[in-house]
Amino acid sequence: MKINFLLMTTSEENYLKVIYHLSLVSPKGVNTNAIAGMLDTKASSVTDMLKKLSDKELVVYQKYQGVTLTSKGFHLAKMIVRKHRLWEVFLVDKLNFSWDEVHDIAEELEHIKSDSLINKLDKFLGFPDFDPHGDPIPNADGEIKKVNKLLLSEVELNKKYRCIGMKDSSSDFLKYLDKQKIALGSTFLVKEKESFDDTLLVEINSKEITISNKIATNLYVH
Amino acid sequence: MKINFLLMTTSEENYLKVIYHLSLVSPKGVNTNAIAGMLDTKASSVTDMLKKLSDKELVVYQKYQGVTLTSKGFHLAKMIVRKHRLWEVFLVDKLNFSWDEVHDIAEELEHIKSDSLINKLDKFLGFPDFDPHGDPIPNADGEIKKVNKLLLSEVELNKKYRCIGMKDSSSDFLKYLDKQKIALGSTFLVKEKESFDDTLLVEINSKEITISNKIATNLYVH
DNA sequence: TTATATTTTTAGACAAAACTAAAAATAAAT
DNA sequence: ATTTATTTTTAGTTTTGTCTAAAAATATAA
Repeated sequence: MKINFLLMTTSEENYLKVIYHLSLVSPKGVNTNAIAGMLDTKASSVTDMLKKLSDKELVVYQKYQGVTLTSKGFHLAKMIVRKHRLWEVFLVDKLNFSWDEVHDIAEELEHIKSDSLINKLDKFLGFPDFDPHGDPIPNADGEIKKVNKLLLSEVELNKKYRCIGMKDSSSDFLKYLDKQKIALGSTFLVKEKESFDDTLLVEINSKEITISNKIATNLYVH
Repeated sequence: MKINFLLMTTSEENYLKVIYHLSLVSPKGVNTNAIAGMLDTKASSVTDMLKKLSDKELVVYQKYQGVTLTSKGFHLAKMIVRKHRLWEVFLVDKLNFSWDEVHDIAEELEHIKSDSLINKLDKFLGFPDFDPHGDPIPNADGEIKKVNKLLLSEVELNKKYRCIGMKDSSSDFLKYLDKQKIALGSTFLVKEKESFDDTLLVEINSKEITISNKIATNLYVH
């Protein structure tokens, strides 16, 4: 897809990205308040920005009816996500950051404006399909590698699964995983499920550990 | 030197950097108009910003008397230059950009706020002392490797010199140098100097070429 | 279905960083 | 030493993105 040259501000890009993430969950329309919550701003500010993005034909916005992305906006949003996740790979793979440190820095780097930069970075990193948290990286055309993923809390007993991502990528959660020696690629064998509180008895690295339901509902496996 | 945490905007950082570069040429005080010229802005805007930087104790500013950096401002400016030049090395060495393409991108990257990022990048690049144009890269403490450099127009005849930098780093000039196969590290032997127009007859890569005075006054050698 | 609560939008204000136009200070020239 | 020219500063606007407070629309509940 060809996108006519659009000069986007950092703020506009952040709104677009948040609308993208929220519309994956609520595709019929994203609420003003939900956007405000994600961006830590006020609903009135969101309304203002939605008008601007609507003028630029990046979103379809009807007063009181929530907002959806146009195909132009959708593509642009994916390009921002692409940049964010490629920079995360760079920070972890090349600069030896740990996966819980990279989000805020990538949040800044994602707004650097240069297509050749991001495509050369992509090549330098070996065209990765997933970022350090297991989230898929859109390619230069916006295409995303789909892997049907399950939550650890939903898997069958005594089958092998591999960790492919985290629902929650907060620093605290990632640090907990590091402590438990759980990483992207770790293999799980769920041996028992406690019916009372849904705690799992899991074999990982040939050691048995118990995993709470809260943790299990935040780990994607395949 | 420890610098108390200062939240600098991109605009403030750009002013500080320009004042730094100009004060290397006019250390007694930098003119408002000179700053405006470099930043492609108006003198009145510069005055406004100088007041703000003065309030933050980054510059010493007296109405109508020009401006100088405080030691705090000087150090901060060097950290911005450090970031700019390290990113340039990354773009050329790792992403295979050519040296005439990197300035504008580095201009954006230099404003990313993370000390650990820049120090890890420095390490990843092998702690380089010079950027792709031969300009020195301040280390984490702000120290700069000094090399006493000469302009090619000032050298003695029949002595060997090595190209260590460019005075003019414009894209056009760098492209001209590429065409002439002149790069950082090229060695020169000046065989003749035409007294009429100061054109030089130079041996480079065991080939003789003529170099105009304009070019010679923009190449640093050692 | 009418009252209450929640969400969203409007209207007006503010801070940052730029601008224009005019005034003031400094520098240059006769 | 005045006059003229240049540089710099002030004063008042503008734009972008935010805010608060109040009004309007929608959703929920008795």
